[in-house]
Amino acid sequence: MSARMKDIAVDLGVSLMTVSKALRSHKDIGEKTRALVVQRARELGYRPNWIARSLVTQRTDLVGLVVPDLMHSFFAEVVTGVAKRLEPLNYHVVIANSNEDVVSEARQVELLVARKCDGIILASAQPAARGESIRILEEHKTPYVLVDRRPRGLEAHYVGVKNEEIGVLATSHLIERGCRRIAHIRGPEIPTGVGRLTGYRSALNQHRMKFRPDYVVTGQHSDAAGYQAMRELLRLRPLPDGVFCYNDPVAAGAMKAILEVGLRVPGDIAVIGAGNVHYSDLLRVPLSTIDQSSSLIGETAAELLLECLNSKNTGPFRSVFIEPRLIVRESSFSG
Amino acid sequence: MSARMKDIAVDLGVSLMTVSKALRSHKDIGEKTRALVVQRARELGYRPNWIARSLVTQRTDLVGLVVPDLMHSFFAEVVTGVAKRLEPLNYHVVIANSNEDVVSEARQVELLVARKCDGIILASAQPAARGESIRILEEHKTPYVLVDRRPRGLEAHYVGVKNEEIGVLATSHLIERGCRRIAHIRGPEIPTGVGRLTGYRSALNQHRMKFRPDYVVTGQHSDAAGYQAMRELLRLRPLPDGVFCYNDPVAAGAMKAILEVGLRVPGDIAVIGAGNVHYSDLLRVPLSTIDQSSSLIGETAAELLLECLNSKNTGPFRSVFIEPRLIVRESSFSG
DNA sequence: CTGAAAGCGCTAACAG
DNA sequence: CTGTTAGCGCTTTCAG
Repeated sequence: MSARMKDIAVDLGVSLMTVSKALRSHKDIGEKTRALVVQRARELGYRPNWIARSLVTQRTDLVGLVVPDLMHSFFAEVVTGVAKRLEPLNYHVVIANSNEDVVSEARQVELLVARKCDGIILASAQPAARGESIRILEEHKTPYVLVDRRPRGLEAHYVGVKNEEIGVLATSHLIERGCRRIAHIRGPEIPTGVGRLTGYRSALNQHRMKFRPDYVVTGQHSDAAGYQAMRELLRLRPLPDGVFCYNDPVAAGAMKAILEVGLRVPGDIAVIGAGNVHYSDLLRVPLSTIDQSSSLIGETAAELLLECLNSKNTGPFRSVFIEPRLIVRESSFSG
Repeated sequence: MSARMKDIAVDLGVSLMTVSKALRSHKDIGEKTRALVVQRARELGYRPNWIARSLVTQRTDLVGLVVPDLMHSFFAEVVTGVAKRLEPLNYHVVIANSNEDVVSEARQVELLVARKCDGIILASAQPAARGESIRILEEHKTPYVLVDRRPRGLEAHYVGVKNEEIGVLATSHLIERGCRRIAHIRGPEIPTGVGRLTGYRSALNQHRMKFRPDYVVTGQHSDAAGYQAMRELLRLRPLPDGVFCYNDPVAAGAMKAILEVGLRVPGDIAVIGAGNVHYSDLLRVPLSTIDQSSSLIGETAAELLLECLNSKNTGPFRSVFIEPRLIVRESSFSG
């Protein structure tokens, strides 16, 4: 067992309180007493017991972060952003993986709440409003910020991106670049996926292009799924000459499928993704994408959460939308 | 404030202990009493206060995980592996980013120790044996497992990969494939980097090929660094016809540099990386690499740590080396 | 400026 | 089977 305050106290023949105060540089401790205490503490290798402190102060300096998939580099970036903002303040981030599963998400939230995390940042796998996980958070009045995915119709702090605008931006770009038959590999039935699909449709509309249902195929999150989805699209006639993909991994998978059958990107089919994951410009064909500042999303979420933690009065719910930005690379360049 | 055991107890007119035991299904509580308690607990939305429990049980079910860079997908995979192994046991992972900086690493370890993490998994940025971070861990007798990077000469539990063998495997492959002038973009002065360099040299030796110092250039970890390093190599005459890169991101950056000047991969210069990050086969030219089962490294580290936690007697230090495996893709294929 | 008392929410050890 | 007594290591009053 490591040294406790008590040890320092008896060692120095002062009271426990003196030590406690000295260590936190409480104002009413004499300079020399403080110096003594601090030195002895160092000698004994004393570190405050955060658990004991938390029990009385009612704060743990722990922030829970629930994500559907850490391997997806979007979330890895969000985590990094959150950590970057929080670490200087001595907060720590507890990560929990929900594996895109609602039940496991609720379980994780429950555990994080039991641990008395000061707040929670949640990228929910929950499609509908107020799933179990949200219920638990509300019940315990644990401050939380939603990230990326916002369950429909839920009033809460939120940081994300304008998904519909992503769809519009990407699709319009393909159109302006000259594509006439634009397909979409869509994401799952969560707001992120739905929003991007909506944007895709409205861009087509704006440009008076007809919407062909068979040009929309479901691809989920991963490159493997994108690959499969693209193979379906490749069976269609006439072949699409442009594809807007739900996200970058999906787009990477799609490109793989296209190149594999001997077609060219962008010559035969232009491709655009979304997310601007860090390796996008290292892909077979550097990938055009919509940047959504993943790491900034994390930082902003942390910022919002900090505001919740530092003000008693729960202000109005705030939503921050990071502005998406078109990034043109080779996969959609030139004719 | 949420419900406490005491609330349930007075509510039901039983003692606090009965509640405590009932909730943990301690054997000597009557079935019906237990049912009552459990039901009331659910009604009140009771969740045990883990902090209070930890204070007395002396365990937090928290495992600290210190990595140099979360964005690097190798570490993201390690984190995932660790979490995967630990979550079913209700452990949580606290992540801490050291940003490849020794001072910040020590600070993080110190905080994690103060939080009373049951154990710590550390991918150290420390080049020399027993840096500050290790000292703190030893001082507090916090069980720990080193991952990926092992400070020289340090006796400790360790999970990693045979770096020298990676170097041999990769370099030999290039040689057998017909390369005569093999360069190496090396990593930093940590065991991982040094080991791979050593492997590179001994493979050259085995094949009676001369070692040219100017063919070894330093690239650090990132694709940006790999890009820069490759540009240096491209100024050399004669041009290398093969490059073994410290890791996949570096290799991806190197390929970018090569393609940019109009040379072909592997036609003019073959490239091989290490790490088999998940997007390797989606790159411009699908990247040959040495697989090191990143996620398995995480799982194994978690496994080792669990063994430390579950057995009082600290057994002998164990080192697990994941066997590296050559993966040939297009970047080093054919002549 | 320093210290004594009380308690955060829970559990271990033992007594009824 | 149930309850009582202590106490985990620290901080927050409030009195010296």
